[in-house]
Amino acid sequence: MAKIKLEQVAQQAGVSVATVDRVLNRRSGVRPETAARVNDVIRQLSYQPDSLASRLARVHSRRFGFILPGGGNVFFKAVEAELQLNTYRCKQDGLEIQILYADVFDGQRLADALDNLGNDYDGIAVVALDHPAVREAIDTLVARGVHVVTLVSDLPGSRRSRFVGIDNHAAGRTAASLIGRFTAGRNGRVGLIAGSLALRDHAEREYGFEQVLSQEFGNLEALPPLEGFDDDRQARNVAARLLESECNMVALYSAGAGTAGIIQAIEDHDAGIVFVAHELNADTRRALIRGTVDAVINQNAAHEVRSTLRVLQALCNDKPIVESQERIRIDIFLRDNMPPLD
Amino acid sequence: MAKIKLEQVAQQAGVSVATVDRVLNRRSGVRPETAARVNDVIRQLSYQPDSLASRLARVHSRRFGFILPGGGNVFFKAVEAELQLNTYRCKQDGLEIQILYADVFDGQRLADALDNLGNDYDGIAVVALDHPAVREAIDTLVARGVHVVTLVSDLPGSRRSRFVGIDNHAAGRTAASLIGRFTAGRNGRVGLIAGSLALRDHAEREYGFEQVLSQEFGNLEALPPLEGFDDDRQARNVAARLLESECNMVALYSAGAGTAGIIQAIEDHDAGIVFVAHELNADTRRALIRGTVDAVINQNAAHEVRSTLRVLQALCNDKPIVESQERIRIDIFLRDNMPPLD
DNA sequence: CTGAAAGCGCTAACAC
DNA sequence: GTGTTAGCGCTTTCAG
Repeated sequence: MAKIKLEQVAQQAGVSVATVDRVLNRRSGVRPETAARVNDVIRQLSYQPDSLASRLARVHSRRFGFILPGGGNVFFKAVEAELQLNTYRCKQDGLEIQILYADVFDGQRLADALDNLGNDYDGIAVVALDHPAVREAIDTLVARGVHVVTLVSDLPGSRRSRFVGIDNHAAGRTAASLIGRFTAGRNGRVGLIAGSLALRDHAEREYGFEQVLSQEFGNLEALPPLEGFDDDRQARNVAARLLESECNMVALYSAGAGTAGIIQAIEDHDAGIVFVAHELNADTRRALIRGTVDAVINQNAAHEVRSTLRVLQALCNDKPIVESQERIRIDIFLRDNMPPLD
Repeated sequence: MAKIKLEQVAQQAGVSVATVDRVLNRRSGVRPETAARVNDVIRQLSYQPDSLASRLARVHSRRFGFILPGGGNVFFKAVEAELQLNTYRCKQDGLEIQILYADVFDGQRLADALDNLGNDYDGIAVVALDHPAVREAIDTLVARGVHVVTLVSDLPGSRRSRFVGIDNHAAGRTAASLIGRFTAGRNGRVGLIAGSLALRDHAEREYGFEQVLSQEFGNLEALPPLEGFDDDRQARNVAARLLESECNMVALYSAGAGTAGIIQAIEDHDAGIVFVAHELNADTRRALIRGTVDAVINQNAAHEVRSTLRVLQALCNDKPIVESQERIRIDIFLRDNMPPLD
């Protein structure tokens, strides 16, 4: 019943603790047969290493790198802020966090950033882009033994261990459901403005959105998707043009960033449409209260950061991942259940 | 820049590490002046104890007790399940979790349970009941140095350190908003079935619900609240009677448990009403998919358990609490953003 | 390739 | 009241 320690494993296997440690941490310099024997004993005793003791004894701290899109995207600013918050906390526990920026819209440059990371990272979190060069770069890292997870936008074909983010297809469906119910049977058209349909997350949202709209709300017709490149100004222009040209538009879905610009356009045009957008931030909060935005679909940036950290740690320590804790929920916020500001 | 350790604090203060440890952990046997001097140095060096090393060195494990309502309430079964999951994980890290049951509808018995806990708990989480005896019992525990948090249902007047749960007033408002929007301007009456209005959380939901309905949806009229005592059978009867007697009811809000019974009643009567309920579970999931339930308002039981554990740990270790992580969100689930089963 | 032993930062007996 | 010291379970030189 008592806790099993390294020493007992060593004894059972007829080796020293140092050797068991080598096997456990996949360090080189152990004869395969010895390693096998040790592994057997570990399994037999169902030995559970004490990660706290391990951390305490370790001299070098672990290093995780986060590769985020540069630029002024509000959402990623929140990710960054949470990361910053954790930097200090983690350093005390022997974990160094490093933030790196890369152009998410350019696959080759993102791949270059990944390639030039150097050898001293234990884990990497990257906002991926669906591009062969990026996939290649990720796979190379994994082959070198680095733990890689994708963050917010996934790259399913790659060898990344995991994706930390929401089910964007479901998010798009949710937006359509909300719009369908909020427009209450009225007939009309529905616009969609994404950042870029080359981004996997945005494309998936668009897909789910159209699916539900066409299947469940015959009274609503989806307009062709538009792109605002996650930029307030560009999105505003796109929205303004849309609002001018489409006279029978009853609802709009902002599936990407640049929402502040779209809000502006809607208020300028005094358009009484149902508007659903992504991500709760200062702009969407205000708009939710004013009524310009009817519902916000949110992914909790802070949760995503903490989850990524936990997942990377679990991967490094060979510990199981608690699925229910790491599942990022698709939050729906109305004016009434909006969480208070920190 | 290097990490400051106990030893350096001791040196600076001209005492031994043992004394610093005593001061740090508020153990007796230190002259007030000495303690003051040590505290000064701690502040000056802004010393941060290493909680991992502390855990490793500690012989006795900590003990947290969870006092939950007995009986078959599905929601608390989920709380219990998550607690069970954590029991093993935590034991490895020197934390013992104990679950105790008490009658939540009887204040005196809950207070007795609290009084008879014994001295060996470092932290207690309790699903509170608004009763003077309970408040007294909680305050006594706190006075004895036990860290107490309330879970799911709060007791604001007491000396508990914290409440882990949702803002139930906002939850009620959210239900009203959803019903208001989903009924799409139709005129009619809206029913509400709570567990018991003597439970603070249910009462708060009712209050928020009526508030929004009367202020924002003039087309809807709230019927007097009914009670189903968180029991499927009783709730079913109450709902059935309501559905028979009220011919112009366009929506119903289940503000407590017993929702499975209400779902039955609605399906039996083939009532085409908008129905919003609390807590995502096997029953409400199915009903959400079938369309009997239009939206589920949820508090994440697993999150509440993990949060309670973290909060209690932080309290014991004198560490700060990460507000954003511990805030329990009011989830809205539609068929489309419902998370997959574990 | 493997082992012995000195810590990591803190706690808790046991002295004084 | 206060100090000394032997661990907690693991990692990491440094020998062999």
